[in-house]
Amino acid sequence: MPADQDPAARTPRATLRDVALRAGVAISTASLVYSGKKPVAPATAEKVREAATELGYHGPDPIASSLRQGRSGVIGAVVPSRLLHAFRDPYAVTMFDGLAETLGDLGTGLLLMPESAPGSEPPPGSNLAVDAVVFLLSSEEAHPLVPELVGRGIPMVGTGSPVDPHIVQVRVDDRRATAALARHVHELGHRHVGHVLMPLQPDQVTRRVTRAEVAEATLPITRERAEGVRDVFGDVPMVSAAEADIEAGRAAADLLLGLDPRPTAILAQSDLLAVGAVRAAEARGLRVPEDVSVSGFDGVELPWLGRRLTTVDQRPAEKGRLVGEALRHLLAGESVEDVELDAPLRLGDTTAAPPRPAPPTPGPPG
Amino acid sequence: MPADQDPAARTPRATLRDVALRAGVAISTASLVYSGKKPVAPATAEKVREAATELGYHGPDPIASSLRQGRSGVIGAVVPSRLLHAFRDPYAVTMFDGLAETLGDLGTGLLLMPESAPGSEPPPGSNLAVDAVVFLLSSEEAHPLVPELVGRGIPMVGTGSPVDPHIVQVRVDDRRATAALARHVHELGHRHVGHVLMPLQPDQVTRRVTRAEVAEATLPITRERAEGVRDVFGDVPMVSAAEADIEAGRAAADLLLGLDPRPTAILAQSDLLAVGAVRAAEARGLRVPEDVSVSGFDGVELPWLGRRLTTVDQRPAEKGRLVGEALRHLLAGESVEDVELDAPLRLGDTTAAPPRPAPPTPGPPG
DNA sequence: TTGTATGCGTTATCAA
DNA sequence: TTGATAACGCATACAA
Repeated sequence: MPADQDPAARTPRATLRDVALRAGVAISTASLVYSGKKPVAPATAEKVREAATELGYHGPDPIASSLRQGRSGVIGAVVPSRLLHAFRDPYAVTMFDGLAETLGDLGTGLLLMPESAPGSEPPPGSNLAVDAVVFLLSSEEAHPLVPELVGRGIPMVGTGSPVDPHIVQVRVDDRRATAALARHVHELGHRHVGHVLMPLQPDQVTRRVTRAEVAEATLPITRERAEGVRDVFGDVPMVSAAEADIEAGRAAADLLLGLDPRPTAILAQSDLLAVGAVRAAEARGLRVPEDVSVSGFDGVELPWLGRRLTTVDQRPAEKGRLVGEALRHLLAGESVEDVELDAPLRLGDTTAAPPRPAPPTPGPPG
Repeated sequence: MPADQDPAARTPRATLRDVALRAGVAISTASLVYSGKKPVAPATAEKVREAATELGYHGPDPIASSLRQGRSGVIGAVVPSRLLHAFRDPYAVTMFDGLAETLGDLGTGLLLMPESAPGSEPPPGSNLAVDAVVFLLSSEEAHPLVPELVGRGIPMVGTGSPVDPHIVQVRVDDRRATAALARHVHELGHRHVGHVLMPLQPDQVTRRVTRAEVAEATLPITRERAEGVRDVFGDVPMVSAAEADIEAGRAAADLLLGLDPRPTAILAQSDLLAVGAVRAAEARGLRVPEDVSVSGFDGVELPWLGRRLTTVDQRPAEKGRLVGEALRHLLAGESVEDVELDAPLRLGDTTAAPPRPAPPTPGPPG
């Protein structure tokens, strides 16, 4: 069915002025009927509504209203251009869900602003009318939109990156949380562990990386989680996954499990990567956790996994809600401090004591 | 780090007028420097840019620009309030991804408009400035926002529901596609099949449903897919899942597998439900496809499943792209016809011939 | 409780 | 190529 191509329908849309005129009241009075900011006599209101119905007027034009009020009622959310990939991670979706919850109460909309190829000028989205911007999944330490938004005086909230003094951050202490997890694994008796990292660069391949390379990772959390591991285990073999997904996690863990000595535990920087590690172990005929322990990071729900991952729960839903709270205060003109979110260790069934070392070449006991 | 609470920063933001004044040109000329709609002498442009830099002016205010131009550059996307749940289905995410792709080229943003409790007045989102609205995941035949948007003359694109003559639909022929799939299963030799349906109502429980109940389902595709099955198999046992997810699919399929005679094939209305059916079969010690065949609907990627589902590929990414194309034309003022998307059958490894019936009670052959 | 008048920051039209 | 001016549709301060 074709839409609205009726030529006769090309009549200009009624405005508040038309309605007021028809109702025989002033524009300002008609405005009050819709905003409700001041009392209007019931009879007057009724007249206005009638006129509106007759004219097919459906309320004030949001754009004009926005201009007058100086607010658009919209929050911009900068998201990776490959939305698909980002939302394949329950962590991202859960966090958005928490944010949407707060925003729903606020009555503001969430505008997805896909980041595009770097270098495009002006950065896309800079012409969109938003009251504030959130960076929930950014993997860059710097972002072309930030100076732009700072210049426009648009408040920003982030979850770690990009890094800028104008961005209110809601985040966990990645290093400390990772160290707590690593300590648990250490206390179980593990001494040979491998670390699966998020991608160091946007388009890389799954490969072993050095401490020096990690120090230059674009994503701050990658560095910090790696430091958390080092705080407990010192230098350990590290493999950076090509993507933050299961398949890359599997490939990365497989590299680690091929080392000699084989790690007895794989610490992954996300739950999805950890799932991949479980797969890699199983593919080699290793049992988790009897032969290999595996841990993740995030604390997302993985109902289809059939087991509970040992992980750091950074409470993504709560994180999203806190971002929403920060936004609420910023929009109210209040000043907001950075928020540190508590991220407790969650013990699952994918970690256990390491296997007893196989007896050396059989021979007469000493 | 606190954001922008510097009291001295409360200076009013520079406008185009300030810039023009400082550059010694007319406002309209300064405007042209930013819009590029008419040529401006290089020297003049340079003066304007300089003045802008000095004043910290970062380009025209998007809201004012929108008002003047009558377009906001934003597309509204009505999404279920439980974003989390919706985006757990790769079908939804993939479709959004396809849409975002087209929209990215268009330079327009995507505004998420969560639908909230029915009956709220006015419907949320009616005060948001959007140039068009898409319904990608709506499960209601009618939607409170639709009359509102029709009244405002805002073009709409949907994927089946809500149903309204003003909405341009991009969809597949669910009945025909399902019938083609059912025919394949029939030709394999199956005669006892069970059908797993999407939820008939928002908050229901997983339970067996009658043909009469299905006829009143809120979601049109639920009805149409059920009809597709009936076209081939006639009346079959039907179970409506409580949610469109794996767990509910498992529960629903489990009900069917407990019937006598046990179905030799489970036809599910979505791939996620089908995954649940595979799980249910396995939990009963039944092999797929040797003991039970399972089919889905959607054609999403399920890399973690480790097998290929027999399904109808409704090419969600392409669907999203086509929605984007329809939007593009509508925004250009062109009229657009409904689009029917081809949805081919994809044979996987979850369907096969039914098992030979167990021999009846042993006895002397006739 | 209602009306009058002003301007939000731009862009389009037209004339120069 | 540039400038003056008039909208865009509304919400607010203030007066009545």
